[in-house]
Amino acid sequence: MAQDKGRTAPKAAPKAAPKAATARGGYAVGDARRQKILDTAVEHFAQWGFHASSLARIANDCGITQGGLLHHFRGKEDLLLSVLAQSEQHDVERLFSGPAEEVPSVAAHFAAVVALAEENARRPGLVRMYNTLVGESGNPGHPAHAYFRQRYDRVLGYTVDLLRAGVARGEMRPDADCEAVGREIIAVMDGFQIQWVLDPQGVDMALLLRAYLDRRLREITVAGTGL
Amino acid sequence: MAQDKGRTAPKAAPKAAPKAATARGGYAVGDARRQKILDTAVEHFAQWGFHASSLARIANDCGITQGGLLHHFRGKEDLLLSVLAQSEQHDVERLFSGPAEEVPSVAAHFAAVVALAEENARRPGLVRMYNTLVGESGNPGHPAHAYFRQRYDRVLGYTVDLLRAGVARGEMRPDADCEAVGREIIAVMDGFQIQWVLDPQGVDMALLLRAYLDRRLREITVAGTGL
DNA sequence: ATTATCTATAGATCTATAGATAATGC
DNA sequence: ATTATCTATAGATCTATAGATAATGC
Repeated sequence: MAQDKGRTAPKAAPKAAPKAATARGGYAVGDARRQKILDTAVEHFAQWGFHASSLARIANDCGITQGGLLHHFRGKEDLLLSVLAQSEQHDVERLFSGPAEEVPSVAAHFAAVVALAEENARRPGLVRMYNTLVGESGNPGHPAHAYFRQRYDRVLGYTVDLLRAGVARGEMRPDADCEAVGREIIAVMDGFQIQWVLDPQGVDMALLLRAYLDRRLREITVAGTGL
Repeated sequence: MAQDKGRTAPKAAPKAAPKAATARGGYAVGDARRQKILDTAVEHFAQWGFHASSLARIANDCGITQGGLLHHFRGKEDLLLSVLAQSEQHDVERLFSGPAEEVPSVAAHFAAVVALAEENARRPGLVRMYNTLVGESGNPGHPAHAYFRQRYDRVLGYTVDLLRAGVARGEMRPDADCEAVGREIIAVMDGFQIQWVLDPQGVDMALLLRAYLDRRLREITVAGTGL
């Protein structure tokens, strides 16, 4: 049910072969501008969501005109998907790219999850954007619907693989339901992020997450297996 | 940190004393229209979020003009807050209004939470709306920001009270961190809802939630206390 | 009389396209 | 030459207000 075949077609490339959107053979000044547009777009999507964000306002905050912005991104949807691709790349690198082909221990992975939460607590704009867009994208007509479906599939897939490796290695109890554990971890992360965004002062996202993961780890690992 | 004083001012009433928005002395035909507008608005907020929803389109789906709609609700923001108030009332009745002054057992409450999830699985539009708006409202400038802050405060407050009563009654272990437990339950609910909205077929929200709550219940209750 | 709706409209936006001009770097 | 920006603009929207007309129910 997780990382199966039935994935919706990628949909990343918006339509007829476009200009590659990011870092395609361009001048240095253009690459810098593209990055600035992406960063600015994060703030706007965080504040307004997709539909209510305005290319003209984003462009303005970058110091260019709307026409100028549309030279770098084919349209609003292309900009959105570019922003999301960049953010996912960051997260996946943090969570699932250990040293080369090494599969980290489940304990190490859980620690990385907490570390990501700590980092996110320093990037409120990105978390707000994520919450906003993932909520909006529940609608099948949303331009990022397919993207988020696939993203959750991928993240769950990575997590399940990692947990299964833990079972195979003897770190985890053989009867653990890896998919359920994976979905639950993702749910807890998302849920604490919602509460944190609404009340950053009153909610210590990373602390709550660590408490949950520590407990969960004790439940699913074989006693005495520190690593 | 949860249900403390520092609540932002209610803000429910949009501004200078308005017409009470719902069921104020009106004709029967008007009351019916108001309810129809609320139901239609749920679908639109679910599909478009707040900013990108259009009063003209909502009105059109109700069979009236925009001017007609604005006779019943002072403006877009008033409509949003009315929709949210109605949805919260439903949830709170399901979760926290036992028979009169009775405080239900923690076990019974957890069962009610699962029952609500089961009910929600039959109301995808409402869940989509909730996810969309709670995500958007993370921004302090969003018209429902104050509302959702207070709503989470209230729901957490109810939950913590219920858990503390369980401690006092001897149902729960005295060392349980009621606020952390409450926040975690809310997070898991929200998180599973996100995954379910993205993939209703692939995710059994209520089943996953029940598994989580059953486990959690065993951890925090005193062994052998069925009720 | 009160409530429900409608029409008309002012004043702002939005997106995306087209074509002109300026800067970059081989 | 290629890339980066700008100006101008067509064609659609949006929200909220004002004032007119029609239906409701005491």
